[in-house]
Amino acid sequence: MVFKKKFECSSNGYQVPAMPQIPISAKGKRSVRRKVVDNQMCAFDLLIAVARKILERDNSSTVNSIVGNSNQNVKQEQLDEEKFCKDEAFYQVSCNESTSTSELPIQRQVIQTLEERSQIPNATASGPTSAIVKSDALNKDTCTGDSIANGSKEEFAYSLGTTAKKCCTESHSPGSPESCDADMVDEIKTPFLVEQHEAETGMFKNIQHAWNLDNPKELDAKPPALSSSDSSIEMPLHGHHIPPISSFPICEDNMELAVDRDDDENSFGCTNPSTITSKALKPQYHKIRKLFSRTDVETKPASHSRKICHARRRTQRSLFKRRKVFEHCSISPSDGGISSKGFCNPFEKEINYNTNNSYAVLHGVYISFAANCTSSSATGQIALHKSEDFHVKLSIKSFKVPELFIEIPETATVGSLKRTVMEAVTAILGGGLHVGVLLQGKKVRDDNKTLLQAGISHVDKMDNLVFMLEPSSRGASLPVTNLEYPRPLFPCDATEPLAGLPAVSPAPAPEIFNPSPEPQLNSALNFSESDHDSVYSPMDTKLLNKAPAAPPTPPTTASNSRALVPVPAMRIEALSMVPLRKPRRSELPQRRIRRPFSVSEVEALVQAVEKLGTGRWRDVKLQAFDNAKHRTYVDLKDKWKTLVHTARISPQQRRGEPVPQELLDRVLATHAYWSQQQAKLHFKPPLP
DNA sequence: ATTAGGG
DNA sequence: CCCTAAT
Repeated sequence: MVFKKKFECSSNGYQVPAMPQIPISAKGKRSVRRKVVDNQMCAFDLLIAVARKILERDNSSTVNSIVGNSNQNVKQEQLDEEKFCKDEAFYQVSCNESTSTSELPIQRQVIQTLEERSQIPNATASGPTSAIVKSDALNKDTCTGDSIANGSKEEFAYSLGTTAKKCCTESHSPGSPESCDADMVDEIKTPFLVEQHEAETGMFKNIQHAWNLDNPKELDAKPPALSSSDSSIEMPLHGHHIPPISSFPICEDNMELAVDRDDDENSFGCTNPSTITSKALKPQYHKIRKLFSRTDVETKPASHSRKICHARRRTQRSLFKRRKVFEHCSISPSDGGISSKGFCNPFEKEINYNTNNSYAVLHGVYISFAANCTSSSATGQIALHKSEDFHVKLSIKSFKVPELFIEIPETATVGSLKRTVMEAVTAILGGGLHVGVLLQGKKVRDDNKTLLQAGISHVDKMDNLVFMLEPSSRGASLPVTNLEYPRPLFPCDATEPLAGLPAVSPAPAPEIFNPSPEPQLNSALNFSESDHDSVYSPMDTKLLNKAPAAPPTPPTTASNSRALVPVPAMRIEALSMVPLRKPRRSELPQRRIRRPFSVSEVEALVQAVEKLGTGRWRDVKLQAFDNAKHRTYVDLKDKWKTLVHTARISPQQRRGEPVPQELLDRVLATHAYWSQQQAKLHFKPPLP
């Protein structure tokens, strides 16, 4: 059974797939890395016509073995076939342009590469954040430095992996649970990207292959003179849809895929929403902003925590004007968590609905991510099986790590970019994440429940079981769900970005539960509504109940849970279909959620102003709204302003929750009084 | 950080 | 509510 991905606010993220399986050549990797570091590589584009070929070749056997549902040792076997297929794949590709003069060399090269690879069957991983293979013109894989920053590439893929060295160590380590055993290698998760280069002559194009991110390969053959970077293009594996296992339109599409950069946004229906583009890289300072937006998780024995990640970034440029970017992670429903505008990747849907638990599908998903980086909802799939022995079995293909945002000067080197990404990833992975479990969209918070009790053991519900990575920093406090203080916090909690990230405030909890037990005195003044207008309001209970701060929060949730789960309450299915939130919403400080003042708040405000006068908003805040963290003195000032206005207009013109006329009268009186005082002060200072 | 005002 | 200028 396959799980549908839960829709997460954020679509970007790293994929942390299971151990990749393709062996890798350390040498090749270094070589590639060096080039990358030297900024000689255009981008992180990988290709895999070969992979496609593999898939195309034999769904049943190849796929299965790769998928390794049975976790068998497919290592060598797979490699062999892989090689075989690759050769063939290559062939096809190269044959595409029959007369290509570069055909031969390339082919040779590929084969060589394959052989090389096959000799190192156990070398699984790769280098950290590197692995890219981009050979521009085969041997001449440099791209005129304008590469990334220039946006010649709309998308980049990052991968994470253990170094080959490390991997080996692990595999030989008896105690290492995560050694590179063949059984772990049940899938090749690395996304593949295909890059095409057009010869200067325009006569033909070559497709480069890359095994996978972890396995950068450097081609040695001398390529025909090819124009560099400019012609390179990404070629998502999927055409316009997630191809069925067997049909990757390789040959035919190869050429077609060589789309013009300018169009690439549409080329494959996927755009780059999440990729690093030149603009994204332009920011002047070298800062890393990481957000844990929505985490998507996918599956597979957690133990196989091999990571290969892909970071994608959207093109959208954002100006982080506000400092407190992450101040409120609260996800206002309006935050676009639901908005799908334009970011819906056509593929996603298919992916989501694809119940085929095959390698191909996964691959497609991965690829889709790598290339489109769109949604988090499409990554992997969870297969759950309930066996007779009352064991719930599930496999997690991969986890998706929350999204990362990186800002780096365009003048930075690729090497530094990689390091930056590495740091960010490391921070995330090592920053303390915990796994969250959502059943039918609801978080399963009680860790003590049995699967049975939680309802996870029921096969029929498996579709709704979702795993996600969450900042663990919150772990402790979260459990403390206090219904009395419904906090907008929770809503996002599931998707809470950042926490746990170094560069960002680890505890973005804007409104922490404030047990402050003294919401009384000062009559109505000390308004302690922990944030929710209504909760403690000394007065007007009815109003409170009836007109809660019901801003943008979709009414989807029951009234009693409104504060708790603003955004949620959507059926997972719906979510999965909903594209992803808008572009880079997360990057921009979201507008604070609107929270209409309740009558009781107005009362408190009026009272405070009567006493303190206008112009002392800070004091008003302290005295009457000290416990309402979401009300700033500016808010109070603004509210007063609107109150005065409201009081002056006819009742018919007023909107929102009606404010008792009595209060409005007081507002006018108070306003008049203090205005007068101010005037007096201005013109003739008080003598006495 | 506050205050005042315009948007 | 946001944004800014001015304190």
